[in-house]
Amino acid sequence: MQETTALSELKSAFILHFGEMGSRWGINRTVGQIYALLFLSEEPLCADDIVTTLGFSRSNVSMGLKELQGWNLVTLSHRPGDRRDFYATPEDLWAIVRTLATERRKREIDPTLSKLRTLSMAPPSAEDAYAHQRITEARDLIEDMTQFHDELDQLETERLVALLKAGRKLQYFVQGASRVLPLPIRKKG
Amino acid sequence: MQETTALSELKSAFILHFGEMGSRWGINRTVGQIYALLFLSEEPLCADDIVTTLGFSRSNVSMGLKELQGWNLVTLSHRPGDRRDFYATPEDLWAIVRTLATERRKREIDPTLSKLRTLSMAPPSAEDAYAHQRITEARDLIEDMTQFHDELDQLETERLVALLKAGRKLQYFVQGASRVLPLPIRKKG
DNA sequence: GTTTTGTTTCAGAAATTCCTGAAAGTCGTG
DNA sequence: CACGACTTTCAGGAATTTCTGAAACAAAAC
Repeated sequence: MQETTALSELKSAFILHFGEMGSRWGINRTVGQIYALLFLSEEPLCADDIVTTLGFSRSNVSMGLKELQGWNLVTLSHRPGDRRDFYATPEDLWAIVRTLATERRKREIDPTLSKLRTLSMAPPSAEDAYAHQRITEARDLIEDMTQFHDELDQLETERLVALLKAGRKLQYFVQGASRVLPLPIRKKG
Repeated sequence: MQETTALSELKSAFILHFGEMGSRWGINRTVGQIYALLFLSEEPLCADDIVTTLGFSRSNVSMGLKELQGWNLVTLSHRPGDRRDFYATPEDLWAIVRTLATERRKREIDPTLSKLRTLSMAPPSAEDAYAHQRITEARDLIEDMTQFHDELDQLETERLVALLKAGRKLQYFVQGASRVLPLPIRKKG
């Protein structure tokens, strides 16, 4: 086992924060804290390391790790002659961001897109004219956004970061590419 | 009041779906359904319209509307000689997306960024070397992402959509602009 | 086949969140 | 300031989610 000593100030502050934020992120406190602990660990940890360090029940940790695996947010490893599973987070933070984006989309967007597609298929009655139009607009917008995500997700991290850093400057390239007329830059609200 | 008749199939399917998705979106079922109803309504609705249509208690609707106002997701309007508040969603779907992005960031990202800044300020002890480095990396990444969001948020909707539609093509412009060496395009996983 | 070491399931206790009806609050008008 | 029309607050019951310990399960070593 790794962590038998008490956590440092720094680590426990970070872990407690992630636990509290967990609820806003759709995961629970336990899972948030487990992820935070793994994130800060240089070495992979096994379930009992987490039990010892965070003081949750063994089964709670087991469930939490299972949920993190469901999110593809942890990697498993093993040691020779040791049957235990050791858990870690990806070294590359961008890999974590990509996974989060993909998994959140899977849970939060895709089911709605599918429902909107179904609903916009059926021809609307007269009383539903406006509602049908709204639903169709929403479907179109979400389709554009998910396609954009698909396309960005195919980029190398280097290129993705380069795009990110370019930020607002990107608009100039788009103008040339898609013949959008120049527009005044909106003042920050 | 507007809606005294039963909801159409289309509307109730949409509203029920939003209620169910609400939990994944960090809002509760009631709030999700209220928003869905407003979203599909051509005319603004008052609180009692919502009570009548959805069958929630008056106070629950009041709380729900208050929460939606806290998210800046609804607009208020009034009629001459009528003190009631009438609620509607923005006509422009992109305005809704922008608001959602801003508000989610405010709740989900900004508090963490602030915490990470504090934690990365303090000089780390030897045992915290790795943890401190991880925290600093996370802070840098989130700073880059929030700045990107700030910059995109300043763009006109036309330009934002043009960027979106350009998708992966954007990488070519970035290459030229930032002297990133050409890299092979990653195959879709 | 039994022991040893580790993981998972599951029923119910504990904690949290949601929802309601009743009471209190607000505000323009007579 | 009292009325009428509308909105908000709040205590507590209902529903849901989280967490635990005990038991079941799995698989390698003996």
